[in-house]
Amino acid sequence: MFEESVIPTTYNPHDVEEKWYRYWLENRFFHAEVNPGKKPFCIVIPPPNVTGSLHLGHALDNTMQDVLVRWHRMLGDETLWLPGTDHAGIATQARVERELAKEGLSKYDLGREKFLERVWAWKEIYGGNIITQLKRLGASCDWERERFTMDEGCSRAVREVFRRLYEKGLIYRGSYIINWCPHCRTTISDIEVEHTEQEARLYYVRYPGVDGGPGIVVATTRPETMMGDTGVAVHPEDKRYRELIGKKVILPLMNREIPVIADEAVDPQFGTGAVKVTPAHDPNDFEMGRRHRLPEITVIGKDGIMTGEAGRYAGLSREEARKRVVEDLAELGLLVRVEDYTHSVGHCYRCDTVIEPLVSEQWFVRMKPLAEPALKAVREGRIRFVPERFTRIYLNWLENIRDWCISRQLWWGHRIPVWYCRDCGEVICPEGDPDNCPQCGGTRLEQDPDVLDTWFSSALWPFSTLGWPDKTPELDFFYPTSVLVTGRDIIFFWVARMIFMALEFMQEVPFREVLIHGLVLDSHGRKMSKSLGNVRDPLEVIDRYGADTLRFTMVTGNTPGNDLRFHQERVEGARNFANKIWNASRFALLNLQDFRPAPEPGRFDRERLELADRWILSRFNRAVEGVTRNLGTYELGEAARILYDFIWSEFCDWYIELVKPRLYGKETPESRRTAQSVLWYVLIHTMELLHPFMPFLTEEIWQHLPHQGNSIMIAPWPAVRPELEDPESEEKMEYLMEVIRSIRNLRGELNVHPGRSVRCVIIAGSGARYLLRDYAGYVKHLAGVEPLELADGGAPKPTRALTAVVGDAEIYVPLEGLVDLDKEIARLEKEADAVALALQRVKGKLSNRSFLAKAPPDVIEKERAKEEELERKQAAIGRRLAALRG
RNA sequence: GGGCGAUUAGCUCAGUUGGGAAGAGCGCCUGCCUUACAAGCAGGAGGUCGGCAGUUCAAACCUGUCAUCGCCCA
Repeated sequence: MFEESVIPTTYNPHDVEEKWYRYWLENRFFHAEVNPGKKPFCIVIPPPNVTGSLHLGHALDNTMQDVLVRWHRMLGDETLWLPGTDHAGIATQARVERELAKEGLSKYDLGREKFLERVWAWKEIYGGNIITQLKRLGASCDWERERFTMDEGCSRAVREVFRRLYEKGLIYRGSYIINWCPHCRTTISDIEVEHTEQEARLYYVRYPGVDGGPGIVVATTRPETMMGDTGVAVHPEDKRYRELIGKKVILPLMNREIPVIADEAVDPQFGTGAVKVTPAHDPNDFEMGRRHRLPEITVIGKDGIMTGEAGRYAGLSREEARKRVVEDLAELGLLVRVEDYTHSVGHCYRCDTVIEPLVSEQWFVRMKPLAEPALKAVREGRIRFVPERFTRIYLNWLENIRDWCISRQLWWGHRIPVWYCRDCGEVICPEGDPDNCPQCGGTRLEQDPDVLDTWFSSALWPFSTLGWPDKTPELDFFYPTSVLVTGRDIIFFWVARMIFMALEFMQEVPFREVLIHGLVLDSHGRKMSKSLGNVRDPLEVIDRYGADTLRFTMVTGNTPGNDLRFHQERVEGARNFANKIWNASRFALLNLQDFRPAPEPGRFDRERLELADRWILSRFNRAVEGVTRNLGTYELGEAARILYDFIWSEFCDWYIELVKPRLYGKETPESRRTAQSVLWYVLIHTMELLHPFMPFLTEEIWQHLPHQGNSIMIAPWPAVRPELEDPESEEKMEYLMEVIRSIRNLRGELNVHPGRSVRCVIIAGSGARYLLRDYAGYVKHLAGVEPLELADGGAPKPTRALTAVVGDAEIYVPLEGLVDLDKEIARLEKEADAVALALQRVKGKLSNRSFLAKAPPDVIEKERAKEEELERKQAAIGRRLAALRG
């Protein structure tokens, strides 16, 4: 494909991606085995929902993981990236219910068992969708070990965990206030409730005294719940109501007598300082009610409709009831006033319906005893968050943790492994499925109808996927996993829960580090959402630009933990980079056709290397160091940036250009051969450094270059080689580059056509002169100079010429024809001003006694050198200006 | 109310331990189809590093404070 003149000049990802992914799979390069001879590196994937399809958040999360995984594989670690999916209770059930609705059926028409069969069937067909998409991204997961939170092993782990927690008394059943979503028809946990500010009204309602007195005025945002009021509360210190405490008032509309109680939780600043207490429909009131032993009257049902307890409002919706209650109160003259009021209202994270707090019988996990070790592990640094600031978020949450409501009124999920005996009322949580009651021997056992929160099974993911509760070799070798990579929105839902479950059941942390990334936002910084219509499909990006481009986009221009705005222009930038690499490789391959690496390709004969060779090898070595160091600290963006700069600026713009005359045979055959070996060496190892970021492109190029081994993905990671380090060559090259840039600049000022050579005179001290003499070819070739005349300080200076000063060299490009002297003077004056300003600063520092006394010697030395250079430059420019003006 | 983050070129963002004359990409201007690449090459313009105060020989970076925007928690 690289051989002929018909080679495409643009990289076409479609030709190569599928081919290489298949090759990798066929050779089982993604597969990991227990291998005590090697160091393990293991990541478990945050399991995407089976119902899901890949979005840019997944693309970010999984690219980061794949970068780390591919890097560690090349480092020689036994690397396992364990994939799988999550059964996503509510989402999946809702999806299948929607399908059924199209057939005019509800899940009740099918019944529980048939419905579950339907869900499994649906999962078999569509559940692999997201896995296929991850493969297109290039994810190097060990697909032979793919898991599902409801597969047999994970289910067994769930069952075991539940039973052990139950026996330990850490799981209990009770009647408490929970968050009920009337649309999803299930409870949800506290963190699944999203609070949003809402403009509403605050109603002031009079509750008359039993003696016909004025009673008390309460303020409420929810008048529709008042039929469930069983008290009125004031603050114990509130002087206004002191004599009312212990008395009774009449609950309007219901004409029920309810007590006035005193409780610290009442805020005297809010409203009138008196609040109605509705224990069955408000979390605070619930607590208060239990403290004062108030009855709990449920007036809103699980369907969101007023119950029979709501008197004449029974059967109305919450909204309708509110309207009617307010009207009726107004009619009775008990509605004192209505104010506008902004408060925060809980919504369901899934369907955005307003949450109804209800009292109901549910299962809970007692959190305090589990949270303690989880706090300790992080405080002691056994688990480290990256970036570090997320530690506090984690700790704060666990410090204030409340019990976790784990039962869900769904069918799809892990059914709660508890049975009730209908004969004697015994509650049992046995190891297997029971046949009869251990208490009375009866066979009329009934399993709890509810299922567990999906996160309950996800919390076990790091060890359930490795075989727990069995003692498997995998668990022994790969556990604890190395690092968890996930979004900051999921720390509470998942990260924290995995930590406490692992500590409880493995007596060991689930992972040593947690790498947190931000959210992918649209180009305006908004969350992507279907309703906003700003969702960008990663598959579409892959189709159009290739997976490597998408990956590079996700990983660059962003620092750990920060949100990432997705810009089309950045995608194009990454695509251009891929194309640049493609073309540089094309160039290399066309010039390496007769090249075979030496038996020890990395050992260069330093005598044969010329400056450019030594320079690029030294720069390459620095890139190896920088990329490796930044991968080690999870600074993936910085690692990618180093590669981008090295490849584009140093390798392509300078090295390839410098090496062209040698490759084209304009110099000796040895020089050509040396250039080939350096070109090959740097390119192939740069591809290896880049491979974790752009796996497909780098494999394609690597395979075309002379290489050893079957795939770049199992090639050894390039090592830092101190013998390649060459600061002297770097300094010399930097100087030559500066000279070349200056001449190019002068050419630009003169609008010299790129194809035309210019004469150039450089007056310089001996050191620079020798360097320029030795590498005159570089200057001539890259700056379009012919002839290049070198002279010492005593030589006559061209008068009609443009000038630049680099170090102690004065560069003259003589003018031909008409000159705009004023323009040149203006240009030099501007330069002189800049130099003067810089010099002033340096002199300021050097004349400061404290600076000389306290700054480290090397810093002072640097300033001195800078001063010298600037003075020389200033003098040269001054002389030049005088000559022009004269 | 509490916490976290952001604020650097027209736009989007880097800037790691306080020590270049503050960088990149995109956009803009000038010139180029130079046999790897016009998705490119060469050159250029463009900045009071949000404001103020402090620490320091030295601050984009540390401290305090204020402002604006965003997120999380209650």
